[in-house]
Amino acid sequence: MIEKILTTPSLPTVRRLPTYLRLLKELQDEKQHYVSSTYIAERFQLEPIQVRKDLAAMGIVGQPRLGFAVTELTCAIMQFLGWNNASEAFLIGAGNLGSALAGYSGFADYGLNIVAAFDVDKSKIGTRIHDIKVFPLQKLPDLALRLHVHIGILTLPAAAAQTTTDMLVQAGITAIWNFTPVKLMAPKGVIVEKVDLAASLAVLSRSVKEKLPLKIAQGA
Amino acid sequence: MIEKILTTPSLPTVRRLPTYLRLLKELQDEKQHYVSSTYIAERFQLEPIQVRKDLAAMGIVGQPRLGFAVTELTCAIMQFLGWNNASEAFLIGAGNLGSALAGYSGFADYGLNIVAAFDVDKSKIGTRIHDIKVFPLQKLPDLALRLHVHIGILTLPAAAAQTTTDMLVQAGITAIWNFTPVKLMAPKGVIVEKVDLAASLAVLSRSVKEKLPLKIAQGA
DNA sequence: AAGTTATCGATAATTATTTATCGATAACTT
DNA sequence: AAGTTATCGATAAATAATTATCGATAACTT
Ligand SMILES: NC(=O)c1ccc[n+]([C@@H]2O[C@H](COP(=O)([O-])OP(=O)(O)OC[C@H]3O[C@@H](n4cnc5c(N)ncnc54)[C@H](O)[C@@H]3O)[C@@H](O)[C@H]2O)c1
Ligand SMILES: NC(=O)c1ccc[n+]([C@@H]2O[C@H](COP(=O)([O-])OP(=O)(O)OC[C@H]3O[C@@H](n4cnc5c(N)ncnc54)[C@H](O)[C@@H]3O)[C@@H](O)[C@H]2O)c1
Repeated sequence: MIEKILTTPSLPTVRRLPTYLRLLKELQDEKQHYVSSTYIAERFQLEPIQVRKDLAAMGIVGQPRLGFAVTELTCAIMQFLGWNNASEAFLIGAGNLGSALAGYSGFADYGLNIVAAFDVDKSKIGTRIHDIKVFPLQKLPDLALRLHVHIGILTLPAAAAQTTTDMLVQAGITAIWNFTPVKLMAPKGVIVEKVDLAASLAVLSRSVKEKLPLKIAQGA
Repeated sequence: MIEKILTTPSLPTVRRLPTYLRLLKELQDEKQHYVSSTYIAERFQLEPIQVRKDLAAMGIVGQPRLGFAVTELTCAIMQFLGWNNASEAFLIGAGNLGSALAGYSGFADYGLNIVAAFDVDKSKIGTRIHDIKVFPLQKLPDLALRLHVHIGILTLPAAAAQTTTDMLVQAGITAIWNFTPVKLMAPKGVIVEKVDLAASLAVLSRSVKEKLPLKIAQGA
């Protein structure tokens, strides 16, 4: 009997995974079959031991002197993140940012597929942004049910963020990717992940002001 | 003689500051003069002690039973981040995401002012995106020098990210807000802050996957 | 005026995350 | 075939960040 007591990876670990994935794709294109933690670390200015810990958290094992099998590693991370089979998502707010996201082809790599957009602006309803149809917001609950969509991407004005969130939750949305600067309140069981531009800019501003080089922020 | 031995705030602390700032603005509008760490914590689902530590790192003191003076606190954070006097920035890559950022009015609150955009696409050069003029990329060094701009916002294709970064550094850009998924290499002294959508999505995806106990890691 | 209490700040404890150490392994070299 | 070495994984140590404790303060209540 095999017991898989994988330690649940820490949040910082999860955040680093897509970076690894990107490199792995590159290596695959170059027909590299193995990659060492040393090499990965060098590419991203991390410590080899940290990379190894991250990968170990995924349950994969490396080979001494060779490193990790590229395809195996890729699969493991993809599977871990659930990026191998795409999730469908709704975009709520078809404005500037919403349009940019709608047109972003990169999400295909991230297992995300925006299937419909919603707005309250009559001039936008019925149009398409980058081939994604814009529906009136009221249609969302019905469509969520029929299409079995459980992910919402929030790109609407801050003022409307919380009330719309409440509505989304009511409509069965259980995961929200929040691009607004609002701290959303949602019931337990509903996942909210915020893309906090202000926080990121704060780090930049602070570094600029202090003229001290960025401390080990994750990624650069 | 007063010695200010302020502990340099940790990165997580800096990241939380804009959130506080947002609430403070709200309180100011409501003519609230004081706010307690308890209240702030409640609003953002943090611990009061953490809020107090964050604020203490800024060198401000609270009043027992009352809390912190709203305006004083606001000023302290604004000053700390350098958001009281706007920094001018260049936008490099006037595509989907670049346009969204160019049209974002919220940056005014963050002390950021996009003064020009740059692109290599001839059909974009000479046009304006949300009132910001688009210049040919080659013009950047000259304009950076003349306008004393030191911040660059990278919203161009991943493939061009590193070479363009090298050019920016050459042109005197010392701070880069990187929206591409590339880990940029830059000389010491150049600050790079990455907005990592993939990392954010990874966290969301992971949470979603973990919540669905359909198949629990049955083999690889 | 005296007692109560919400909140603060300093210090300590705990938890999370990163980094170091080191023996084991197996590919590579000679 | 034997020795060398890059790399792994397990365990331990160090560092970073969060959370708890508690006496001090001063606004509020009675
Ligand atoms: N544009 C950026 O670069 C940027 C950067 C950081 C954060 N944000 C945040 O993203 C959000 C959107 O920004 P934007 O620049 O795209 O704004 P925008 O005004 O261009 O777009 C907002 C869209 O939401 C729609 N909308 C309004 N109320 C709605 C509702 N109740 N339901 C559905 N749709 C509704 C509007 O009609 C509009 O189309 C804002 O919260 C903003 O703070 C934007
Ligand atoms: N659109 C999104 O929602 C989104 C999300 C996450 C990350 N990103 C990243 O942001 C970047 C831009 O994405 P986008 O969707 O806006 O792409 P886009 O293709 O719409 O825009 C890119 C722009 O950069 C210009 N460009 C190309 N090479 C250039 C160069 N060397 N110098 C200056 N400009 C150049 C192009 O002409 C184009 O106008 C990409 O790296 C992408 O991965 C975008």
